Amino acid sequence: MKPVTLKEIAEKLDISITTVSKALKDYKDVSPKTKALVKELATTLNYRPNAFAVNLRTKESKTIGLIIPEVVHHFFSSVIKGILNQAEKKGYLVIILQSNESYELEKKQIELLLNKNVDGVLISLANETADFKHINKFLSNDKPLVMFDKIAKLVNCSKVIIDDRKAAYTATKHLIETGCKNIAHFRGPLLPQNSIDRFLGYKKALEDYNLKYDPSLVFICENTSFEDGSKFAAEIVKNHPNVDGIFINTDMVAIGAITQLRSLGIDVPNQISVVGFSNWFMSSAITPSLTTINQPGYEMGKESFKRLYKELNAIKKKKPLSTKTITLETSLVKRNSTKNN
Amino acid sequence: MKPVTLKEIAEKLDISITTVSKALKDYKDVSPKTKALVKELATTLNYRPNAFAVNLRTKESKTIGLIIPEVVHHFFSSVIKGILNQAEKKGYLVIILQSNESYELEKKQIELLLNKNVDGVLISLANETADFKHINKFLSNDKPLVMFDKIAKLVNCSKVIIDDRKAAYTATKHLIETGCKNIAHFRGPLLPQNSIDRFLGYKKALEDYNLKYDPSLVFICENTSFEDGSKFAAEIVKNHPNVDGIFINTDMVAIGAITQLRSLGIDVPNQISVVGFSNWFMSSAITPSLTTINQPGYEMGKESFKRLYKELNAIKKKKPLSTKTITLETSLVKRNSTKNN
DNA sequence: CTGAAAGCGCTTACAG
DNA sequence: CTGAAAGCGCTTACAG
Repeated sequence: MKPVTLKEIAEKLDISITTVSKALKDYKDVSPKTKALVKELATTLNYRPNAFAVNLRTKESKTIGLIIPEVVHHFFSSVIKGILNQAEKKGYLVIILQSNESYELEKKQIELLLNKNVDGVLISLANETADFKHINKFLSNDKPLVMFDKIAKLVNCSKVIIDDRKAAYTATKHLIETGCKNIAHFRGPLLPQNSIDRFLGYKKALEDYNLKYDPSLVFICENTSFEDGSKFAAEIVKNHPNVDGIFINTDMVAIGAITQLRSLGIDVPNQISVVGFSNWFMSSAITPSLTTINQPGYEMGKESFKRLYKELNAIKKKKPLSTKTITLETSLVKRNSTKNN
Repeated sequence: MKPVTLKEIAEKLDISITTVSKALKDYKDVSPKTKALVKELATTLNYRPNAFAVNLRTKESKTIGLIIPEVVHHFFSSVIKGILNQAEKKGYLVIILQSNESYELEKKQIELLLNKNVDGVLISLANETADFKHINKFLSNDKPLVMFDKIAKLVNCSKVIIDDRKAAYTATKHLIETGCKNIAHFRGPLLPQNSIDRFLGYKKALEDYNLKYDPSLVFICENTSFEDGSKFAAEIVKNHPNVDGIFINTDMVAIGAITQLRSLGIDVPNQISVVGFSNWFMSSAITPSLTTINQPGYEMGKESFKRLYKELNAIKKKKPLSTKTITLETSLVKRNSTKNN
């Protein structure tokens, strides 16, 4: 079946292409009679405007790009869901790309999206990314880009984040207030801003409550995986018997740690208390259920798209819009992996 | 910064647009000297072909649509990952849409993709979908569509699936062979082919091994959620004390069931054995670890894209290609929620 | 109220 | 080896 064009409708009705186009778009300078005729035939023939031609004329495609470090990840899939729901409402389509935490891939993907001529981009940076030329290159095309979760402070664009430092402070403080004296930290990789901030929040809490900060109690989880948690929990038990609390970068790692601790016969929370980060749904399902920081993924996706949408419209109207950083609220969810205070 | 066009390059070099276009595409009827000149300037000016114009001329966009019932789902995110990796290799971009298990949304999204003029579509049907006119409409545009996981047997298109009936049979047989006599089944919703097939495999195994099929031991999980599992496990304990095995449609539900059983003081596997389905990574992390059917999500995504890609190329070359159903292998992963035999 | 014309930025068959 | 021209299917400023 060959697609129907304006030309075809025009010929059948013996009027001009111009009039057909206008009739379909409800221009007021077309007679109601013509409009009705055109619309009827368009429906009958199942007319569908050729998106490629429309894009070329209007210079926009109502399509945005989304670059995510890792799709198979509960937090990020919640973000995706939030973005998709919002995009749907506003009539935008989303091209999804996974950077696999690789800087090279991320760079290539930004290039792909630039070539594709998307209207804007939503991105959460790869752990490896330490250079932002590719991002600035995208921005220099006068197209909006919004970063979320894993952002670069140095890039001048809008951002949607949580206050990782504050959240980590709250988590660590909770451990301190429930009686922990020797608190370890399983942190994320070195580069991402959010693992840096969580580490700093942890450190600050120790200082504020006069607990000694001991670098040997900080473990770097390269993959933020179940196995990382399991491995370091075993190491804690073996080499740091005085540790009585652990603040862990991510729930997945925390669950690995708790599983290991229990299999080593450690009482959680009485011998060692654990606080996670993200409030993954599994954290309420395990035993003991995990005390954690609620990180609003769905909402982050929603807000990121909303912000991008605003900038998209501002650019269309040639009204400049300064960049904005939106900080979403987090909260401590107390469960059974920490003691009651 | 206004985008650079062929025209601009042509003017600067004082040659024709045609020659510039050909030079950039390495046509052999352009002199090496001209080619070098054009390419150099293109690089300097950071020339990027306007994708909208190219699409309009070539009538393809190297973009496919992907409709998924639910993004926040481990199995589906693995499928997405498989699709993205493969698409990346072949230079295709993926527009992702979430149907939310809603037939109406799915229908609307097919329409959106048709309007967008994507080259092809990958889809896993919503649970609600019982009518396939929208799918056939898409197919009638001579564009390929491949279904995966949740398919419709009646639609004439390629499909990538597992043998759900056989896998369920294997799972149930394992329960029987490890001594279970009264086996319940927590099944998925009524419509999707795969929950029907898993149910049929369960039933067939009971028959083949001369165990009575008791409809009151089949529970329908509308949301295939942790809560469903928890709820029905409690019901089993309360109302069906003779049940000694459960075959469960999905790992998530199975984990909900195991958590509930343990909190009710039931010994898993000795009082009640449990087999799940999907081999979600959490199933090896819980206690007891879950015996389950390994369902290859990543591979399913990969194969689905590969098949679509083949059909895309066949259509381009006007070589017809008959539809094909690809069945991926599953396997039983024995862990500690069932007894050793 | 209707339509001829220009143009978005490219590709390619054809002429020279 | 180079280029004029047509055309992909739309939109819209402009003339009548």
